[in-house]
Amino acid sequence: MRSVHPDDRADADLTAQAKIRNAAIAQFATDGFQKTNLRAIAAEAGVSASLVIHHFGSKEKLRMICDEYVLEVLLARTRSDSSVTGMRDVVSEYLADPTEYHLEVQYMARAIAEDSPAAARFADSMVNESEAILRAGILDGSMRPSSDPRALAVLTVLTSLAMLTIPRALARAFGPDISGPAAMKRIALPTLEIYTHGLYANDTFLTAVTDLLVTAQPDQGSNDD
Amino acid sequence: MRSVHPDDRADADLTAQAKIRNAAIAQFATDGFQKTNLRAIAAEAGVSASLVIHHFGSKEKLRMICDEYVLEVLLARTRSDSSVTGMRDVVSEYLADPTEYHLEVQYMARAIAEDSPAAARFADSMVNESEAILRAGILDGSMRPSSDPRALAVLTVLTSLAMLTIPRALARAFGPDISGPAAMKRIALPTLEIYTHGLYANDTFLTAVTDLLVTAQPDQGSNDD
DNA sequence: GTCTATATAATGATAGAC
DNA sequence: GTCTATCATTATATAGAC
Repeated sequence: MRSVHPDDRADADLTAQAKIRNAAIAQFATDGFQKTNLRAIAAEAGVSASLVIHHFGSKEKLRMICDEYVLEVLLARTRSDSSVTGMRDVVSEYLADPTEYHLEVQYMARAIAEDSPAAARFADSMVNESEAILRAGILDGSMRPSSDPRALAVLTVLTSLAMLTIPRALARAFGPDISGPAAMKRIALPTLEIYTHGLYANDTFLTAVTDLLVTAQPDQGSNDD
Repeated sequence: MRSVHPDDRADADLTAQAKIRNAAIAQFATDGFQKTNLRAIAAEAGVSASLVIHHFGSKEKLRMICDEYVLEVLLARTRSDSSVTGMRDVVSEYLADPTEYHLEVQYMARAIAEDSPAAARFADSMVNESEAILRAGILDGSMRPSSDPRALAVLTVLTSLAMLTIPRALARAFGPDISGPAAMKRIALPTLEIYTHGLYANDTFLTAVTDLLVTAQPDQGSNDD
């Protein structure tokens, strides 16, 4: 399953353009767009800084190319592997096996967090596929009915992304040497427990809020910032 | 309850130092530390850029002062309002009423995401208090037992923070004009539904994973990145 | 295509007047 | 305490040689 994408980085009789793009994806994913500078990208790609500009025009255009490329890689994965139904499942699989597509998934999470040019497309893709999965699950009885499947889809995507990018400060709650992936592993079981049995032992909170919503005026579309 | 902190910004017979600090908190919270530059802070505070340095020494020291201040404001709130048991509850309350402490809570979320100097203290405070709340809830029967209360605490903090900082790209899944707070409101009910009834209608996934964990070697502390 | 050298811009920080 | 003017550094981007 490794042949889909040529991301065995640093290995390269790759074209310089590809080396630059791969280096950029790696650094954007780990350090973010702002913090990453062209010289560092060039260094990791083994070329000069100006060659980056020569090939991509600007840092911003380089980002857009990276967005396109990662989106394509993740979607290609979806198409090639019949066990994966969509990009949301890419994330689920990633949580199960963080070694594959590590970089691409992290890149996507960062792209959404930083609102990169293609962020909306990443997000739309995931939310729509998540919503489809949830609606199907609700229909076939494997998932509980929801008052708002769309919002539920956003919620599941949001929490998946959060788990992919657990901040260091939070991971340290498990101990000084616990990294992001190790923290993910530790969190996986409680997540599943909540998704299976919930957290609250009774309906007090839920009924309180739903009663409150029934009483109040429908207010869903308003914005108050 | 408004008198605790003087954050009615721009209103000011405040000292210049305070105006600068408040402006910095606002910009760090919304744009992040890296993206924010001293001139913009100075402009919003109505002073010159060099005055910022004069009072705080450096941008990094300014950040530390802001960290301290926000931490103090949030903890003071905890102490002053008996209905709030801890910083984690500040977040819960915020989700209910985003107008108060909006900035401080957002600042904290960003500080953790960006791993600011005080991020660990923000995170520790929230996780510890969350864990205490969860353990108490489990003891008194209002919450379901957990295989790992500590990890559950981290999970609840993680998801709370994620909801506080819903990326634009995800909020747009609700429509082009839905802002962060409006998206939060829409997500609140599905969250509560999951916390009450779970998502999965049966135990298939959970038992599969727990069986797997029983079979496998205890592996909790390992890191694999 | 790729490099070196350099222009240009932004930003954090300093010096010194008032 | 506060400002203006300026420096030093860093980063993106350009020009032109090879």
